[in-house]
Amino acid sequence: MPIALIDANNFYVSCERVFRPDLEGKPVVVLSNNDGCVVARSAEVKALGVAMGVPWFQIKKLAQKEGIIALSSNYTLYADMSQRMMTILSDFSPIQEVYSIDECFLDLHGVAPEQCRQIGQTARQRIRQWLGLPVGVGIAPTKTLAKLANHLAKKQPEYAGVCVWEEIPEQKQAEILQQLPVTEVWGIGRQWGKRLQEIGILTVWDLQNADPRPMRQRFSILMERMIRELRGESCIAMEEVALPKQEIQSSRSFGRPVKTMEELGEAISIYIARATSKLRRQNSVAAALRVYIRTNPFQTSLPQYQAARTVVLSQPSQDTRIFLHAGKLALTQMYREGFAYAKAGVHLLEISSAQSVQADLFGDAEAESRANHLMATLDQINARFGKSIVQPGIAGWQEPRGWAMKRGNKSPAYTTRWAELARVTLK
DNA sequence: TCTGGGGTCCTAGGACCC
DNA sequence: TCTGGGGTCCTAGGACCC
Repeated sequence: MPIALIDANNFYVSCERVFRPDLEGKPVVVLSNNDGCVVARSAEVKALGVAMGVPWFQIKKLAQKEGIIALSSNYTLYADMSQRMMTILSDFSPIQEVYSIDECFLDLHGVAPEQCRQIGQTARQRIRQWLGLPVGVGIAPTKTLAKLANHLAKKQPEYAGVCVWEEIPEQKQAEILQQLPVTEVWGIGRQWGKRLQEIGILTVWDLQNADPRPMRQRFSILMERMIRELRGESCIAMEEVALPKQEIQSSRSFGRPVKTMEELGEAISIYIARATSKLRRQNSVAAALRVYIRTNPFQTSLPQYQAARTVVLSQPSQDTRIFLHAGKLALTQMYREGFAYAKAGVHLLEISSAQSVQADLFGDAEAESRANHLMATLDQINARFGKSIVQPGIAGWQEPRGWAMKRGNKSPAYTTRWAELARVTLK
């Protein structure tokens, strides 16, 4: 039962290029928040040997020499492009799993290999034509193999962007696997790669031919599953509906070091507002809040401090104000003076459906209903007029927030704000 | 000077109980 | 002074992904 994996090439860079055709063919990177790290690279930049995730300041010199163009990330634009891409692809199968912002699986069971190729090619052309994004397509009997096929589709010109694993003769398949390093397998990262190397497993072929049982003992059940998937036995099911998040985080590094509890509190309040809004959007409640603060671990010459506190609520809630209160408590407990804090964040934990909440025996049903109404109104206003226009009262909302992140070179919201719509000149 | 953010799953080990 | 064995539950931390 074939599964297709479609994903965009250098997604963030490609999105930027759709609205800036002049960037085509040029070395382009997109940077993370605070313009900190490289999170997307065009093919030209990859060819220069720039690794994923490197700090921008480390390659600034090279960038200058090679004329690399750096853009701040524009997540609103990428999210919107992603949605359009997923909608187009949903036409090709009734069963679609959106796996990340730039990739999805399509279930093609019952479709013959030749037909799979046809579907892959059409999908690829359509995304290119309708959206302007380049995508690669891998089709194989399991998700893990589809990932590998997708890798081949992008790397080997002979496949022209669409690789159907089952069309490849067995002998050729073996040759391919013998040449692919084991770290190309979906689920094998740096650490496991190293450990596999120690026991003589270097290529995907080696892993495919390892005995799953002892490998499970040595690593974990995930390893066994991976080996079976490589052998064509489907172990990772399609997940069509997006399950509600079991954990919701919000965190940011600061644009400059932060020292006072007031400023930390201000940041944490905003993260809580953001996280609880996500929580309500998926119609959930959370029973615990974890807050953490830390100095910059890379500044080894400075005194380091990091701390985290979990506050368990007496009852699961989705009320921003309750979490704000808990957050303040956590911060007061762990804050230490005399450190330059670089980052703070919050996690909402023990999330469950809002429907299943037991009424608190000691609670006030009417007050709770009023609170829910208040939060719903707040979400509506913010949805209508832009994020974070209205926030529950917290100390210290003066603008500008000195610690807010740096984004030096962000592109306009081409697709989501009238004022910034792309202007097209017809010739 | 400048090093992202948001997730999931699994395991080891401690606490606790009988 | 001597100091078992087995189970469950929870949490922290590690590994992975994009």
